[in-house]
This record gives sequence, structure tokens and C-alpha cells, in this order.
Amino acid sequence: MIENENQIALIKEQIGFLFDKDLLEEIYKVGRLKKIESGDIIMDPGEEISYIPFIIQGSLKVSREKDDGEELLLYYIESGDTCAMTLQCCVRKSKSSIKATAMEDSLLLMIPMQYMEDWMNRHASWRQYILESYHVRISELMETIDAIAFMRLDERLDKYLKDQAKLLGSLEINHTHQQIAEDLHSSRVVISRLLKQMESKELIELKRNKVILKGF
DNA sequence: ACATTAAGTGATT
DNA sequence: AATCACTTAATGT
Repeated sequence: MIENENQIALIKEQIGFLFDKDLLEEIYKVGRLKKIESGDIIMDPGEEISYIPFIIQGSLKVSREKDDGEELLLYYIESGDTCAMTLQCCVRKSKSSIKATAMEDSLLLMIPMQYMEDWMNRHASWRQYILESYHVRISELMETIDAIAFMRLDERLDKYLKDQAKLLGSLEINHTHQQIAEDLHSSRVVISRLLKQMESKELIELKRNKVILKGF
């Protein structure tokens, strides 16, 4: 049960417009808030899922992961979003096949999944939200598939940096070359070289653990 | 000062 | 574009 005035105000502000009043009341009743820190893993492949997470504040990165730890970034989710893969898991009562990591300190609203079906039947705004959410997610998946299939790695890297900056609202990206390589499913050496190239074109500035975008 | 981790580079496939 | 092998630079203890 969420009773704190400030928390309710915050939820209302971030996702209130998505749902009708009755549903919001129910959300306050059964939901609970969870703070997570940058880098925390929210969901791991194979994990049973018993709640649906909504992002109230911050952002998560959703990636596919092989058993040997190799990764590929699928898309990001931010405030007002939920994770489509989670929804799918709830319906089919299957296990997660993706990994979600916090990109910054974030706040999640957790809804136990047993309400899913009931709300689908009783609340039009919930139905619509879920449908819309699938739609957006699929579009984003398409975009990353296009990027992998049709873009050269240097273009992908450029897009990656810009996406990252936009999402975090900062031109300073605090990632190591290794982490960037993992997101793009490439190797550290290759990323280092491409970044070096961009630096010599004065597009970016390189520091340890940091990439600074210039002039966008 | 030393160890550890991140980043840079030439050569090879 | 990836991998290897090695160097150099930055940072923590």
C-alpha cells in the first residue's frame, strides 16, 4: 500500500495520465515502490517474475544475454514505460529471457502480476496501455534490428552515444570502452579505435571511464 | 612504490 | 571488424 503523499503525487505526475482514476486507486493499493541504484540488475535470464515493473524515475537498459555473459542491447525503457518482455512472461507464466539493468538511480513501481488479467478485463485504460506498450517496444526492436543489419559499426556507435546522451540528459557518458563494446556486441579494441577516430575529428573528447560529446 | 584496471597500437587473419 | 600481444596511462592501496 502506498500512502505517502509525496509518493502518490510523484506517481500521479509520472504515470497518472495513463490510467483512469479507479485504476490509479487500485494501483496505490497493491503497488509498492522500489528504489534501485545505477548498475543494479532488475531481472536476469531464468528468473521467475512475480511483478510488473513500471519506471517512475530513471531508466533501464534491456539486453539479451547468452549464457557465457555475452550481451546485446535491445532497447531502453524510461519513465512511464514498462517492460514488454515482463508482460509476455506474466501471460505465459514463463521465465525471463532478458536482462534489465539500471542505467542510473531509478524508482520502480511494482505491481504483483496476479492483477494483470483482472485489470485487462475491467479497465480499458490498462488494456490500451499494455497494447500501446507492446507497439512501442516492437518499434524499438525494429530499430535496433535495422541498426545491426544495415549500419556500420561506426554509425552504430555514433547513434549509441547520442541515444545515451539524450536518455541520461548529459553530454558526459560515464562508460568504459569495454561496457560500450558489450552493449554493441563488439570488442573493446575496436570501440577504442573508433572512439579515437571520432576524437581526432573533434566530435568527442575522451577521458578515463568517460566520453564527452561535443557540439550537438 | 606497487598492483590493478582502462585505454592505445601494430600486426595478423 | 575481430583477436592477439604488448605498451602506456590512470587510479587505488
